[in-house]
Amino acid sequence: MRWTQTLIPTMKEDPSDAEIPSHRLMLRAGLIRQLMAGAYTYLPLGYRALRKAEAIVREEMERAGAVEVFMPALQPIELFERTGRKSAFGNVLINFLVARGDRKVHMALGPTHEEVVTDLVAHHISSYRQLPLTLYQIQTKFRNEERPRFGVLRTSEFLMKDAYSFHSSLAQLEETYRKMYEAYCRIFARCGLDYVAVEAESGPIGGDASHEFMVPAGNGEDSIVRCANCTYGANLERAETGRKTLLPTPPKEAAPLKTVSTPKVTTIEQVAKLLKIRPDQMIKTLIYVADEQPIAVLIRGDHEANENKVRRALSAGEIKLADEQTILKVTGAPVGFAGPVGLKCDIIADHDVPLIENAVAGANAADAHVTGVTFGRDYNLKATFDLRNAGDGDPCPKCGNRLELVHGIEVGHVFKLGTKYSISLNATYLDEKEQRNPIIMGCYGIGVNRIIASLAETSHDANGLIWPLAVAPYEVLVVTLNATDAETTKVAEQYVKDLEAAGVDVLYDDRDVRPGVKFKDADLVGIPLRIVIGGKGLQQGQVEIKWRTADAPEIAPVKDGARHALRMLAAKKDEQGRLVG
RNA sequence: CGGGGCGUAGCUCAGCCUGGCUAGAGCGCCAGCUUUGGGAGCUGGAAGUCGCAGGUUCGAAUCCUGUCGCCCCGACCA
Repeated sequence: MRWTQTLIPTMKEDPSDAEIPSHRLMLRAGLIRQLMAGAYTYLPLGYRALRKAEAIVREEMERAGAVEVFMPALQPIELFERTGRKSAFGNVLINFLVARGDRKVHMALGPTHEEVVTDLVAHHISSYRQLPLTLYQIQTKFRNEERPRFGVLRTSEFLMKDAYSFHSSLAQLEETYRKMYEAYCRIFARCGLDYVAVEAESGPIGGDASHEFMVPAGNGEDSIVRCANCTYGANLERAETGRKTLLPTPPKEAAPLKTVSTPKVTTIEQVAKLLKIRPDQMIKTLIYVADEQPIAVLIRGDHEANENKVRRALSAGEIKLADEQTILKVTGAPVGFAGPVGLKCDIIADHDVPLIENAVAGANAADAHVTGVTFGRDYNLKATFDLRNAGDGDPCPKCGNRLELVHGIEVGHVFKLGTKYSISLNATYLDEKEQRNPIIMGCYGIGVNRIIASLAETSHDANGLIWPLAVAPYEVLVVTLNATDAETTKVAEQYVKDLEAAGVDVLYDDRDVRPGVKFKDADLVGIPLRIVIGGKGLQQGQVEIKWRTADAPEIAPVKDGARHALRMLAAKKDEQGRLVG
């Protein structure tokens, strides 16, 4: 493709609206343009990259035994009503009434396709003999994001690969889940992404029923925890710490328990400021209601309670923060003055709580706190639990090494769904014993745009994008130094022809502009291999071939340059193929 | 949905506080000449409903009110 025949509107200056690297570079390199908040046009370069990623996803899905379908983006609202997701999605679900004759048809733009695919399968699968089955599609999804942001990372319209598997047993689901997990690893590795597979909240099935594939990036919206030493990784909701119960014996010379007046001072920060102490010297006492029973949850003042962990520790079905009346009943005080000493309900505490010496807590009386709170003397616990969010420096639950907290971009998610949708949409099969059972499902999503955005976000330098060969819009950029010189043009065109004949994607910068402009654009756009033709080099019978990431070019004779480039590409592909395995 | 910021040429921005001449600059674009290995120089040129609506005023890009759009922080994110 000739540069002069396509549309690559590069920008010399940073657009003022774009703050994070991926957004800025995708705009500057002419990959995308914004239409409105949360909706972007993919220009030729951006769309080529997107399609390369899509092709890799498709190949690996097929390899894993999934079969492709294409379902409508337009969906009847009834399906979402049947699964209860019309209200679960709320405003996120784009839906509207359409006039049809004298009727109004209520439809939605698909935010995902569990309903549609389950409905399809409900009509066409009836026997265990037809299972397992995995269907997938690559299609535009619509979600009315409350706040689209970060360029292409969070939009209201996006390209997603979604796969759904159907099974007659949990073992069968397990098998497909494993295949999908492996396919995802291959996909992200082939795309050249540095990714982490982390455990995620698993919902009704429990266990290791859900993994997210995250690309570590400072601007990522999700917080994940990973071990610097072993393979352990989890999102913040899920991440465990390797801490153990440590119940200290009360020191002999502990400070006395003392009540101090703290009128209208209710938050950790306010109390810490008033008493001139640090938040980590305080005990945060949260009153929850777990399956109708009030329970006090103790957390160190500077930590955050993790409700999922609290729920699991209590083996409760549902927990929520208590209302004011419950708090008044249990603590005898309004909100903000709860503490472990003399509390009229059960107490559950995080591992770090009893270790706080001379702690400060609410006094269970209005406008008062107590100081000198000492474990074993003023309150007691039989055991402690992991109840707070994991953080930097916590021990790894697998190997005991240090965990680190990093931000990440979620590019994929695999999930064992169970029978939620098959039950509500009546998707059943008949087993060997002629018993009717709901089909067991799994679902597997990949944000294709996010693959591209994550690469832009993490793979660039001061001069521009750096594409991995597999996803680059073009593999080779042929640059002429003087587009008006007949000899230069002749050589360049022969190169383009030879490389294209060998199956290489070539962009030919044939613009009649100064070399400096071409070099700057070449770096900005980030095509992996650059071949420069013209100038002194050509006079000496040479061309320059340079990786985007290399400091200096390789020099090849004009006659051999195309073959030389092909050898370089082949070597690189080999190297990357070995990484995927 | 709460908080903050910004809308002036294709892009980046000045002008606004303190109203007043024909609304400016750099980059980009067009023409010509020169130049040709890291975003060239000179000359000439085209290009703006100053987001939109209303108000105040002799006079509004500038002041006031409303409204729309975009960005950022937070809440939310099956």
